[in-house]
Amino acid sequence: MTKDRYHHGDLRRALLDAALHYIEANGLAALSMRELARQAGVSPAAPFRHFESRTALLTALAEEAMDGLVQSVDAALREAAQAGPLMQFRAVGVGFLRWALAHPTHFLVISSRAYIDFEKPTLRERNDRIRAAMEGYMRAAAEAGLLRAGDVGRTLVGGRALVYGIARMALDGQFPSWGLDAHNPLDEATAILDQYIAAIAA
Amino acid sequence: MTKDRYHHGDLRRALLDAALHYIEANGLAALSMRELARQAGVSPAAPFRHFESRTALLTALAEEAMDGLVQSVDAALREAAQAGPLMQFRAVGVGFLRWALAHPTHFLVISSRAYIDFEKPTLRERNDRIRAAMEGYMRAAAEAGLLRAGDVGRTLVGGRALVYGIARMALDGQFPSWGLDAHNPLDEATAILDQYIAAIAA
DNA sequence: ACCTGAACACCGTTCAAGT
DNA sequence: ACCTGAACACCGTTCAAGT
Repeated sequence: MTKDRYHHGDLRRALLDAALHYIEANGLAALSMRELARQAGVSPAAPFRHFESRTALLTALAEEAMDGLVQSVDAALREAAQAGPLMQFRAVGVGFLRWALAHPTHFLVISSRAYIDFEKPTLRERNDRIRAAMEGYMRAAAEAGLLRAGDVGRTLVGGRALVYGIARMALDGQFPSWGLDAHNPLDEATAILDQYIAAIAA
Repeated sequence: MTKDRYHHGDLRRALLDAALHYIEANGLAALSMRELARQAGVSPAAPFRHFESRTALLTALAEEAMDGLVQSVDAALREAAQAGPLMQFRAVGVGFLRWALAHPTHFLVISSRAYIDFEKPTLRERNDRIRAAMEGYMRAAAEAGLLRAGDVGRTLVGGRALVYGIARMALDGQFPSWGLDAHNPLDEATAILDQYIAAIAA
């Protein structure tokens, strides 16, 4: 409707949306600021009014991704509010898997440290909060005698590595070659996490 | 010694070596063919006599990385030749971790599917062979009654995801924030794998 | 306040021509 | 056989100028 070439309305929003779709279709490496400008119908210089660099734009996208991750983890934790600490640890993993498999491009962006500035407090701090939550639940599970013998720190990191690795394998399309049902990857991923939980439980 | 500007001697080799060092220092995203040409003292067009594209060069680097991975896995398997199938499964993981932590840039290249052509038979086939070996050992362990109750396929993928995830976490420098000793990441990574093996064992 | 236009120093890649 | 030189169509980013 507003056909102005000047005053786009919300160029920042339009650029972020265009970036997400472009990455989804063509990958992170191919993304160009000039292409985003073209898609938004503005000059090549216009995006730099809103993002000081390509890295800044991708970091902003990563921040929005982090919003979604935090919300997904919080939602899963609310569902497990009545459960014990080991099930709350599981809930963090479930929240992560749900989010990663539902928003693969956001997951790709947030885990591509070569392209974003992960040291931004809005990323680092929220990432640390999730890590601290996982650690808290795992230590509580250990103190409650819910874990089999072993080093708690290693059980914790093993779980975190497993969840991250599953997400990567699912999104890289590796499930079929490992003989897993790729039709419902989230159910499969959750089942693998559940089997880990069962294996570490007392 | 040979100061010829023409006939470099082994430009192909020089480009691959320069690429590895450049990526180690500056990351994959920043690598440029022109920069590699400059480092080798040749014209911008010269590299394209040896690699038809940037992707082809990085794929060749990934093939050399795969050589190292296969050798590392084979060496670990030889060490475990007398052991049972569950320990042979472990050996594949140990071979992977040793290689990934000792050659982080090669690991980065081989796992960056946006930049390489993973469908090349030399990559895909050797990757599949490692996967098939892991599956064989895991199924043999199950048949020998070495595993606790559970779905074997999920135990297998869980182990593979855990090993891959540990490597990523170690190389991303995440060990300290998880309270792990980062001084000897390989020992720590192996201990986490061993705890997984212990947890899934009967 | 927000965008354009032109510029600068880069890219990957091609191709005719040189040795 | 192997490399150069020049060219083409791109980049990210800056900055003075326009509205």
